[in-house]
Formats: sequence, structure tokens, C-alpha cells
Amino acid sequence: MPRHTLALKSGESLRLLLIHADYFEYHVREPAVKKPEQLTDDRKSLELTNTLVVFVTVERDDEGKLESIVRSATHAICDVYEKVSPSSVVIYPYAHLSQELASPDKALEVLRKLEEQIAGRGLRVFRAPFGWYKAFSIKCKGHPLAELSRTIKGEESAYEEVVEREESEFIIVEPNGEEHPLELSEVEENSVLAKYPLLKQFIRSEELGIKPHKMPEHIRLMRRLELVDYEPASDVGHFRYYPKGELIKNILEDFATQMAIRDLGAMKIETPFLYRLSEPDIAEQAARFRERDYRLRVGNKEFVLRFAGDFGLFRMMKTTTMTYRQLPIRIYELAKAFRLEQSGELVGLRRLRAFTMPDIHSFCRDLKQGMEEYEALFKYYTRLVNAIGIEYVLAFRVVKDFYVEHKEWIKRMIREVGVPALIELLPKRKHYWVMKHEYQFVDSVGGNAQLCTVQLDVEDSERYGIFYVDEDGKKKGCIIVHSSMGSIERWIYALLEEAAKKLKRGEVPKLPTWLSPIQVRVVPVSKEYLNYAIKVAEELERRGYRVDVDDREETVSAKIRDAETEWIPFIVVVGREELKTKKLSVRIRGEGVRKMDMEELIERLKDEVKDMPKLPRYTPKLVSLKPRFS
RNA sequence: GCCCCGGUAGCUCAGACUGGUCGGAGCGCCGCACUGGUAAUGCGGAGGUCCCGGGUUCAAAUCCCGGCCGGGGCUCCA
Repeated sequence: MPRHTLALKSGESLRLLLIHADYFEYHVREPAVKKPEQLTDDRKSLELTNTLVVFVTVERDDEGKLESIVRSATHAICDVYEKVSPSSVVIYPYAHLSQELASPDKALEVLRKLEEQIAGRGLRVFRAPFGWYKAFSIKCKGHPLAELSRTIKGEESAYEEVVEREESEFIIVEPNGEEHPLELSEVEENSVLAKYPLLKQFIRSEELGIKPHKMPEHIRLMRRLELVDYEPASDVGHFRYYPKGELIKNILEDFATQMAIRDLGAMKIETPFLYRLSEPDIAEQAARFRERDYRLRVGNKEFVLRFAGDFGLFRMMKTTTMTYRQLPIRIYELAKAFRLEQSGELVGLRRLRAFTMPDIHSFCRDLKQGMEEYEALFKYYTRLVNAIGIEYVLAFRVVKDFYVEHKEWIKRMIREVGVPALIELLPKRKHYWVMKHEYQFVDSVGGNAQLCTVQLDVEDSERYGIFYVDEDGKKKGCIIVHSSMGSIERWIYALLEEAAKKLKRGEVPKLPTWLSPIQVRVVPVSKEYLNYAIKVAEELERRGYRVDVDDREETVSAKIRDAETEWIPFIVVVGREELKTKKLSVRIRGEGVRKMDMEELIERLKDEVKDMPKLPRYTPKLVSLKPRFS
């Protein structure tokens, strides 16, 4: 008999394991539950050949959606039946596929209905009795379709997903506001897109699914540069950060926080990672993300790890008293989030199971204020993307009626950024938002990922129990604008991929100076000049820059080479000559060697770092003291 | 999650098809000499359960099965 793997995820659905068997038999032994199903003699044992044995587990959450579950399960079973042509079907209650069993009477009800439905389709069907220990033997046929498992969900089962999908329309809006229709089938011939290669590549990747077939470069780079690495001892998609990667991550986090607070006056909060599934609103939120959330049981409580910041935020806002005078209220959280993405979907830092997402939620009085807020956030994220310095693409998704009504407003925003935009017009609203936009990134191999997004949520907040007090003293639901700059990890991906694109074009790859783990490396020509090198470094450090000193016993060439392979933007060589003239010999990445004095170098650094966050070195001052992490 | 490909020293990889002196190279690391001027100074040394678990065989890094991790594809991306 072939071996079966019965390990299935804990979840919230009906589980089926279908075995096409040459031979199957069972014999009832003794009761397994307090009130087992009443039995007639003819059901105490059974022996069949060429049969389809369906092991069925009814899960707790199946209760309440019995009808659709039974319908879908019947469909699934008949589907397999037609493919393998057995001469009968056996429904076999099998509790062991689950940790979250439904109550026995509900389970029995489902099994009976299932039997009835299948019989109703004219098939010969048997049902093994429920609530009894049974001995069984099975001889699996072992062909490719002989062993299958199915997960059946209520309502939106894969088996009834025949719902006709109305197609979106696409248009391109040029920076000057000119509008052009776009047929996705004619992307290659489109003359407007020919002017905007990045946007064209984005549409190929995002809308047409034309994929790069290549490994994105950042995966190699994140390890070469000792920034980030896999951690096989954790779950897949959970990474570890070496000091230099941690520093970059922390600077980006500080940047997100600083921008939100300084530019928008948002209020920063923090909420828990874990939420109880027994809370109805949490359960409802979790249900939106079926099978994509981490669940864990502690004692007799079941928890879900948040997959977005909303969980704790909405809870907090429920008990917050806000008045119309205070709106819009902007709340910022730097939230660690967890999503159980399918393992095959994870790609380096592009898609993770654990990531850090800064988000801002704005609570607004009405649609008018919501739209003003949307525009403010649009401008905010545009400044933010421009400040980090990567190429990006702009895409809007708008419900068509809303677009028609607010066309000029949207075009005004596009003109403001000065880049062309792809607009997807949805025939009708199917999400909580009427409109959103995304700043998307296109990587070195032609793949893409969403960075910033702003969403105008028009289902007002009453559904979450969030209210403000209006002028008339009455409680009202508000309009929520959801927004995020995208995960910090994904920004690291974008920065590394941006550098990889430079490399591909034959340019020198680099990180912006404000994000470089080491901004200046001082290289003494020999031991004699080490003290002077340290003095130079200390002066730069006092001025707020990350500097280290290569004190190793290596040749100058070797030390320069190492600094270059680390992508250090400024390399200062000091020796006899520098000591004498008090000038510095500065090798600027991608430019060449220049003689500068200390103040000139500091001016240059100041100019590149501007008012971006500053953090100290996370690695030793002396290069010889730093271990190699990867 | 499914399909295809891969996993050999800290890192990058050769060896595998045709099982048997194949456990190898470069980088890194350690030691000695060199006292350095803008992308690799020379010489020497240490390092490996050949991813893990089973199987086939007189014999397995090598062949077979299962698992784990990674890459690509499919699907997915509230």
C-alpha cells in the first residue's frame, strides 16, 4: 500500500482525502464518541472493489455555511469520480485531518447531506458510520490521480468560481494630462508607451505577467555586502540582518517615522502582534485573509499574528473620542507584520513572510475631507519616493464612475509628479476603496513590486465601530484613508536592485551616502600614519558621519580594493604627504581622486546627507576588529 | 501549495552522466616575511557528517526514495 501523508494545515474548512482503491473494506469495532450514530446490521461492515474512498473531516468553522460546503464538496467529489471512473463512492468520516473539529451532530449532518447529494447524482454511494472505531484496509491504485486532497470552503469555493469577471479598462495619462486608451494586447505596439520604457516594462510585468525568468540581483548583493541573509532555522521568508543591513533598515525606519511626524504631524502609536480569534472583529478581519495568516494556540486560546497594522489600530480607535474639529486625525505605526505567503511566492527581499511596514491611517470627516487628505498624502509619498532616489512608476486603480467624476483632480496630481501614469478603471467597486494609487518599482531583471500606496476607503468606519462626534453632537462614521510607504525590507530590495541596474548599464553601483553603512573610510599608507588616520576619522565622526579606519597590515591597493567592493562612497588615503600639506586625498566613488581639505569634504558629505536621519556606525572603528559575517 | 532545477570548506564553484586513490580550486581565515601611495605583495598552514534520513551495492558525494533549504515557473499578492 502506498504511503499517505495526512498532515494538513489547521484551518477553517472541510477536508477531503480521496483515494481511488482497488480494494476497500471496514468493520465497526466500538463507539468512539458518547452518542455514536445508530446502526443497522447492513452498515457494520463493507467490502468493495474499484471504489473512490473519500475521507472527510468537518471543521468547526464549517458550521453555519453547510449548504455551500456540501454543494462544493459534492462537486469536487463528482469531478474526481468522472476522471477516475470507479464503480462506487465511500464517504468515510475521518476526524484525524483536523485539530478544529466541528461538533458531532453538525458533522453528521454534513456527511448525511453529502451522501444524499452524491446519491442524487445517480452514483452508487456508501457512508461509513459516524462515531465508531472501525478497522479498515485499503489498496490504493497508485496512478497519478489515485490520491488527491481537497479543501472545501464555504461561499467562495474554487469549485464555484465561475463568477463572470468584468474586465477593467486601462488608460495612460501623460505628465501633461493627455489621456490615451490602452489595449493590454497592444502594449508592444503602443506609441505612447514607447516613450516611457519603465512604465511599459511595469505593465508587461504587472498586467501581462511577462516574467523575467531570472533571479533578481539583490539576493546576491544582500549577502555579498553583508547586509541580510536567509535564516534556515526560522520559517522561510524570515531573514536575519547583519550589522550593516540592520543599520540600513534602521535608517529607513527612522526616515519613515521622521517623515510621518515632521511632515504630516502624525501621531505615533504601537499595538500588539498577537490577537485573539475569539474576538468577533478580529475573526472577521482575519477571515479577509483566509489561509494567509499565522495562527498559534497558547493554552486554550487561539491567536492570529497580525498581517497588517489595522488590527490594533482599529481596536484603539474604537474607544477613542474624536470630534470633527480634530479631523483629519493621522495615526502612524511602524508595524511588524506577518503573512503566511505560499512558499513558492517568496523571492529574496521582494516578498517575505515577516516584514516591517510603516503605515499612516487618516480619519476624515467626509468624502470631501477624505479627498483632500488623499491629495495631501499623494504629495507626501511623492516627496518621500523622490527623497530616497530610485526610479518609480505610478499606477492608479479607480472605480470608473469615480474617475469620470473626478478626472481633473486625478490629472492634477499626475501633472504634479511629472511622470506618466497607468490607470486601471474598474467597472464597479469590489474592494473597500474607490480609488488608490501605487508607486511601483521595476527591478534589474524586469520584475516589479509595489512600494507606496494610498487608498480612499469609502465604506465608512461604522463597520469597525469607529466614530467621531459631529457639530450636531451626533456620532458619525468617518472616511478612512489608508496609506503606507511599503515595507522597509522591500525598500532595501529596491535600493539594491537600483544599484544592480546601474551595474548592468556599466555604471558604478552605489547606495545613497545617507544610507551607506560606512560613509568614509580612512586608509593610512602604513602603520606610521595610523594615528593620523584615527585623528582624521574622529574629526569626521564628531561632525556626525560614519567613518572607520583600515588599520590592517595590507597594501594600499588591497585596502582600496576592499573599500570599493564594500561600496564605501568616500575613501581617504593619508600618508606623509597629507600629514605635511594638511590636505586629504579623497577617492570619491564613481568619480576619482580629489585633493580636498577637511571642510570641503564635510561640505560634500553635508550636501549628500542633507536632513536625512543619522545613525552611528554599527561596526567597529577599526576594520581589523570587524568579523566577517558572510 | 504544485511542477522543474539545484545543495560539495566561512563564500563562489569543479567533481556526479560512466559508483571504486576525488575529497579538489580560488577567495576568505591563521602564521611568517615584506613597511606599503589609490581595485588583489610573496610563501606556508588550518578548515569538509560532500544538506538530512532511508534504500540499492562488496563499495555511494556520485544511483533510487522521502524530507529540509534555495532558485525558476504556475498560482497568489486582503
